[in-house]
Amino acid sequence: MQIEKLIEEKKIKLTSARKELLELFLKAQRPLSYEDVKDKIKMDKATFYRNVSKFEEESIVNSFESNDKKRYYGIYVSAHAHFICQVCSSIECVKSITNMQLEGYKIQDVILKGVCKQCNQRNNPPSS
Amino acid sequence: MQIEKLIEEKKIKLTSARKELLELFLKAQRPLSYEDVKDKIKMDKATFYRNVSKFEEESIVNSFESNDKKRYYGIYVSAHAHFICQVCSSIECVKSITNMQLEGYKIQDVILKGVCKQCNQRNNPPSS
DNA sequence: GACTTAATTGCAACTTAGTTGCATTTGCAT
DNA sequence: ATGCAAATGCAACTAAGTTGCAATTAAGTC
Ligand SMILES: [Mn+2]
Ligand SMILES: [Mn+2]
Ligand SMILES: [Zn+2]
Ligand SMILES: [Zn+2]
Repeated sequence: MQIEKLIEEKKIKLTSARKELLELFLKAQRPLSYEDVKDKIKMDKATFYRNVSKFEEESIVNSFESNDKKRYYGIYVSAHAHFICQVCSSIECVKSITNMQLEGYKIQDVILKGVCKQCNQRNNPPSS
Repeated sequence: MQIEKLIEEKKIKLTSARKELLELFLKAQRPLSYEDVKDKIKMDKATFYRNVSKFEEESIVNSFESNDKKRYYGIYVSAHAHFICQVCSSIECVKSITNMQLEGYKIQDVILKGVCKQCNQRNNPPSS
């Protein structure tokens, strides 16, 4: 596990709750909400939110608000965008869009909203 | 006023609440939350949310979630991105980023998060 | 302009993601 | 092992947004 590496050098304790959380984030290859997490492991929501908040302070995790009013959290790997489908609410990591620039601004996160590949095909089948 | 033009051809009534709302959105050159609106005009939140929701169905208005847990609404002009500052929570329209493409996907909205020009300068003054 | 009717409004009650206070537990350094 | 600050779990709370319902209003028809 690379979990010890994520935590070391940071000024936070490696508790069992944090181990479980980070393992889950590493396993899931997509951002997770508290609802997603509590389906997998037993954890109080106060503990969850206090921990992801701390992880964000330490730049271990980053997060964004989806269109279902929930916040999604994931291990911060490298600058990449997230696509949120307005039809099926699915979330995908978009690694092709990486280095957007805007004079004078520092861009830390890019969120794209629209219609995903699947929902697009469902509405505009290729035979039409 | 161009308000009648925004409403005509759509299947909704032009009520005084809607007139006030659209006037406010047109005047403000930035997206507004319900809190912003109720500081300017007296309007029940149910009326506000039901109306902006209808405006969105009719493609008169579009909206996005900021990082202060509030949703912001504005007249839909043309495809342009919005920048949300993670430091000062200000929101700016970014008209330079306009036609992003992603094979197979339909992109309807782009949200950039980061540090705005002002906050950037405050932390990294030009003399350093 | 009066009549009719469906759409809209305003209020209060509700929902729900996320926060906070506090007593108890746990990680970690000495 | 001991001590203590940090972390946990529970319950109470907050606040943006939603919903049911009775009263009001826009807009078409006569
Ligand atoms: Mn990602
Ligand atoms: Mn804008
Ligand atoms: Zn989809
Ligand atoms: Zn700023």
